[in-house]
Amino acid sequence: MSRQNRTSELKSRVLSAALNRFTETGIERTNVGDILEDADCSVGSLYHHFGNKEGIAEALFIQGSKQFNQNLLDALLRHNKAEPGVKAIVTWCCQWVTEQPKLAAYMLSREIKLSEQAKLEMRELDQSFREALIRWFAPRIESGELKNLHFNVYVPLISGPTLEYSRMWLTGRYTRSPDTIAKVMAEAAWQSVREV
Amino acid sequence: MSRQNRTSELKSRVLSAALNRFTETGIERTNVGDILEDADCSVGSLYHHFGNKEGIAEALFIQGSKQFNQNLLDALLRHNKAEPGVKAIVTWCCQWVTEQPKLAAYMLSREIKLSEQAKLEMRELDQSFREALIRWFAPRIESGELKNLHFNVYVPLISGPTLEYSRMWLTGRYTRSPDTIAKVMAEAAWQSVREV
DNA sequence: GAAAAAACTAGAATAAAATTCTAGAACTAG
DNA sequence: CTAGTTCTAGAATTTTATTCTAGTTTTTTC
Repeated sequence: MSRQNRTSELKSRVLSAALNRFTETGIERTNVGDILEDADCSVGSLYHHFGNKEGIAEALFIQGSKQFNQNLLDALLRHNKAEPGVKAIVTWCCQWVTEQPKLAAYMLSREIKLSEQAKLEMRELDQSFREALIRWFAPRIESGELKNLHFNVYVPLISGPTLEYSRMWLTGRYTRSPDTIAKVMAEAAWQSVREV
Repeated sequence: MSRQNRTSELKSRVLSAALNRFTETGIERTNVGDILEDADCSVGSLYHHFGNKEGIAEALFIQGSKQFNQNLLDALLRHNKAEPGVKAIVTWCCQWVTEQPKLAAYMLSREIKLSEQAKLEMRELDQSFREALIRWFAPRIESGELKNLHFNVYVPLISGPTLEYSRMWLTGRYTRSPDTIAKVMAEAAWQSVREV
């Protein structure tokens, strides 16, 4: 195997070990030594690739954001009409949380303090996500299918209830998994943004 | 001043110093030494009262939850009709986040790993909050003002979008403060739970 | 109201953990 | 081929959290 491959495998092992530890024990309480052991990685390699423990947390967060944005858009862009599009976002969120509870718990429950470098990267991600959303939403607002609101409120309105519910489920405070309430959440989201 | 008073002042100083540091730098990166200095407290006292750094985080979280639940209920119980009640929750959330951004950032952005002791306390808090909510909601569901849904979805439906928006604002990703969009959020929340 | 127990404060000492450093191996480009 | 770069390794160090011992103040008990 090429070094490039071995290296990228090592990094994945570290990220995956870190995700497990972070979600089980919290970032604070997981020590680098445990990640090292789980991932079969040396101190030197880890610090070479990630800088420090927070660098791992940051890399996980950015990776997760990319995946989240990409998959949400994939689900949305399949639809042309407002109602199925909006509902698809909600349904996809419910599935995502239920199927990848660890990643979801990580993404939904921690606000990572990002380095300046990472902030820039996130800003770009946010920016292009926002633009893609606008391309889908604008015509449906024009056409009168959707209420005309300040743009930044659409995503919270549509995904907010589901994500909030998910947080409660992920921390054991609710017992029904999000995918079992997808229909209800989708309908409610639609009612909250449709033009009346 | 009595010792009781001095002690409780010391604890408040620690909590307040910790909140500042935690929200500015993150729990991970704030060190106990900084809190000690800000709060003018000795190592021994801090560990006597809080056990360890996470004990501080935990105390803050529980204090914040109590305040959140209490104030939300206060806002809600002023109203009898479903529509103004639901809207009052949203409006209050917007205010709370805007007025106490540090506490809100702390409460909304961190899932604290609680000790068993604290988990019990939270469970009781959750339980009595839930019961109080049911007392208000049940009659309005009966009367047909509100859709009849699985009970755990009402709170996420009503406050989810606002809290999700708030997270974005608190982390600098949106610029308009929540209180400026309260009306829109309140109307949308109402549409999502009203019987049609 | 004296004696004993409990709560609290203080900071030095210790333990635990993160991070740096030095050295060498593996690869890459000129 | 060789000079530079990336990567691995783990020992050494630094940083930080936590424990411990001792003394003080307050409360309780008899």
